[in-house]
Amino acid sequence: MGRQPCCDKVGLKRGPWTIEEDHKLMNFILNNGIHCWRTVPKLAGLLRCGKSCRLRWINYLRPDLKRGGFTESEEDQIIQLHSCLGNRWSKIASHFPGRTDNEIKNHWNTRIKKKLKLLGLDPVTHKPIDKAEKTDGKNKMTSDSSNSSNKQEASLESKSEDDHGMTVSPRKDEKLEEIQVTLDDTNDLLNNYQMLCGSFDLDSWLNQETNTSSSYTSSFSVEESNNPSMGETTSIQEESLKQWIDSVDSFLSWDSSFLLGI
DNA sequence: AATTGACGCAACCGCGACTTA
DNA sequence: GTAAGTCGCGGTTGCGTCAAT
Repeated sequence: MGRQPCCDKVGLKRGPWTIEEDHKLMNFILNNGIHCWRTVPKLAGLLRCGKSCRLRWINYLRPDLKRGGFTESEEDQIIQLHSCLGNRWSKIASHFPGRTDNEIKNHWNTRIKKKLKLLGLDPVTHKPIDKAEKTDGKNKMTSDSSNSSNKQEASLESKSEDDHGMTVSPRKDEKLEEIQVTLDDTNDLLNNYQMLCGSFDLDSWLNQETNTSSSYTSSFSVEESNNPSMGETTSIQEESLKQWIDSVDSFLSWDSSFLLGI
């Protein structure tokens, strides 16, 4: 016999995560670390499968996540890496601490691909589209679509500038009610962080993390490779966690300022 | 003001590699 | 050695938002 199944799909919740679910997952992982994703939802009191929890943690809740749009230099680096590695998004993401493979993949598919086409480059081969057509007939479709979507590209460019501007979308207005309902939860979480900052055994938690979650350690791998001394690595990890707590604090204060209409 | 189509992002799905009983 | 579970990855989908008409 093998192991038990990862999750019993019957009765499990799917779709977008609620703030309450995020809080439960964050609290659980902060307090217990990650030993086995299969047990995480059960122990955290979530009606999700372990796979869904893992994805949510990696793509949204992870401590060292960097938020905001990609810079020009990051885009250039992604293009360079993609030309070497192809669609190995996790490998590409490992070069960008704080970025997830999903984020890079989405950015590639929605922005960079079109940018390259606009520049007359084939996003798959990274060669000029004319040459790529000669070598690969399938690329004809890509050049056609780039011509027909020039108008959209122009609007895309102007829109992408807005994305970097941290504008608050109208959708957040519609979420006011939900946020108000969960404000108590948010305050609870903030209290938990304050408690954790005082009593949390950072070293043991980080050790747990580095021992049990390969996806998490991979986010630190670049830093580790640059800093052979383990002592330095620990301080960097510590700093990353502190930055995350700061970012969560600022996120929570954003909620508050939003509610106050600031 | 209403409609419609494109876009962007979060989440899901399915598969392969690896692990474990 | 093998069957079955876990994990991670890449592809795809669904849905909310926005801009054009």
